[in-house]
Amino acid sequence: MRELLTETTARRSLDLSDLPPAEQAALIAARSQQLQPSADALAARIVSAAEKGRPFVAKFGIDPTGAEVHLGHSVPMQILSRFQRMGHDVVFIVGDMTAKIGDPSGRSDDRPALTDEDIEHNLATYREQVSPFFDFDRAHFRRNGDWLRKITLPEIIGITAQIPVSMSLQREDFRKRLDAGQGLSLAELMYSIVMALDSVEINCDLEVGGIDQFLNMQMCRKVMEISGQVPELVVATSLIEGTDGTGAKMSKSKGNYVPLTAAPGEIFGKIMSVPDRLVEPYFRALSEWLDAELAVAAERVAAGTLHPMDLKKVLAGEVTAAIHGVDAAMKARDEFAARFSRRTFAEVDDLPTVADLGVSVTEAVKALGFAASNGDVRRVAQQNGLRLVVEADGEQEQLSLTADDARAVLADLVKDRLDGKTGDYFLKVGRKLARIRAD
RNA sequence: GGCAGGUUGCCCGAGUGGCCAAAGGGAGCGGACUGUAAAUCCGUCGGCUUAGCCUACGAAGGUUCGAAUCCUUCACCUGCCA
Repeated sequence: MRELLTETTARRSLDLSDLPPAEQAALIAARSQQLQPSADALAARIVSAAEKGRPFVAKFGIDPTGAEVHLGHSVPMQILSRFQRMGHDVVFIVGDMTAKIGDPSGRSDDRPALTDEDIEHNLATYREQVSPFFDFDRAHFRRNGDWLRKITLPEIIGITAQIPVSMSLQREDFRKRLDAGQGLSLAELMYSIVMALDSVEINCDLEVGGIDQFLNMQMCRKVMEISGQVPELVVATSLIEGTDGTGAKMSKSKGNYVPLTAAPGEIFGKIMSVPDRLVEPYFRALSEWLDAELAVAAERVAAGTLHPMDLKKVLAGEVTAAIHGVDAAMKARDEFAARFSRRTFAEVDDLPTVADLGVSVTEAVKALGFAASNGDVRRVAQQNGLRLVVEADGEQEQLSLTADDARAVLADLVKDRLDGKTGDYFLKVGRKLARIRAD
């Protein structure tokens, strides 16, 4: 396991600059949901850039509004990382101007006015979180406000005159909103055009984005053409589904995401809670595993020689290792096993701890963040989810607490119920677990 | 500018004077079963000092014994017409 993780994690920094253009294109194609117009075109463009002695430029737009970054965001970053390692230029377009419109794909309602400091701060946070997946020191950053502010009305008219409204209205979400009478602002309709001006500005060779940006990126191609440039190629990455298995894409608003700032144990655990059917897509989007390796794994699972859960453990380890390193991943794996397989809580290191035994159980649970309100605690207790656990020599005993017990002072409860029993004490609230410091 | 319609709990959505802390669905949470998987079943799902009280149906006022429901004003959204 350790060897496997060490090997696959190392691939993240593998130099790909010797890869022939056709193989570069094939690798990118295998990891994107859409590659437009084709893998051959990508190879050709790489060749032609090299012949002209200029860098091949890959563009990626980032939103400077400071949304928390999660695993879903790392997917395009890994594609970009491959481009970078292939020896190409990666340019990040910081959308300080486009943020004022608000991406209609996301439909965020608040469009906060961002100060320069905000943007700097958000950018720094972003870089820090995503840095396991990408080497920012070797990338360029450009703010689109720098050129968009200078665009004149005649220029805009000149471009928009050549774009049929029907093109913008191809988007299903726009049509739906119009049909549903929800309205659509002209600014939103303009969003993709504004974004396209970025591509023109940097004379972009290829743009990377989520599949939700596909039509926006089509517009980039169109506008580049209007402007007399060769249209960029488009790589659309798949959107990974959230950990909840409802089929919705991973997003903060759904709460089904894995934050990149999460502790190793949390990342490992969240991946383990993902439905089995997502294991392969996750591998494809989040790891450097090769198609051939994935095929072997799939075969073995189908043949029954590899337990789906074991494969998922490898995935969880892979992702954890990418962010926190192999050692942390191995530790997370061991603790996961201790906690959920062997159920020996004492071996788990990174548990939250109840330090103050002088308060009621309810207060302690709230302080841990395991419940939002007293009613919450009461409910869990009534449903047999609130338990006091004592563990000694790998043996453990769980005592269910009633709603009345929850009102009692923790220290008294521990004394009354567990008196005479030695060992480690834990408090279990549903699936969540905390250590109780024994005095 | 004129006319019409809308704004309900995390989300969708019912509700046109008392039986409404508000139907139904989804998400969430807990339990059983498991592999913290899927599927299934059961329960729960505003807050509190919980047989009671408080806060809530865009905002503020008003009518009424009583308002999510009626009236007035305001805000926002939408449609049709100009």
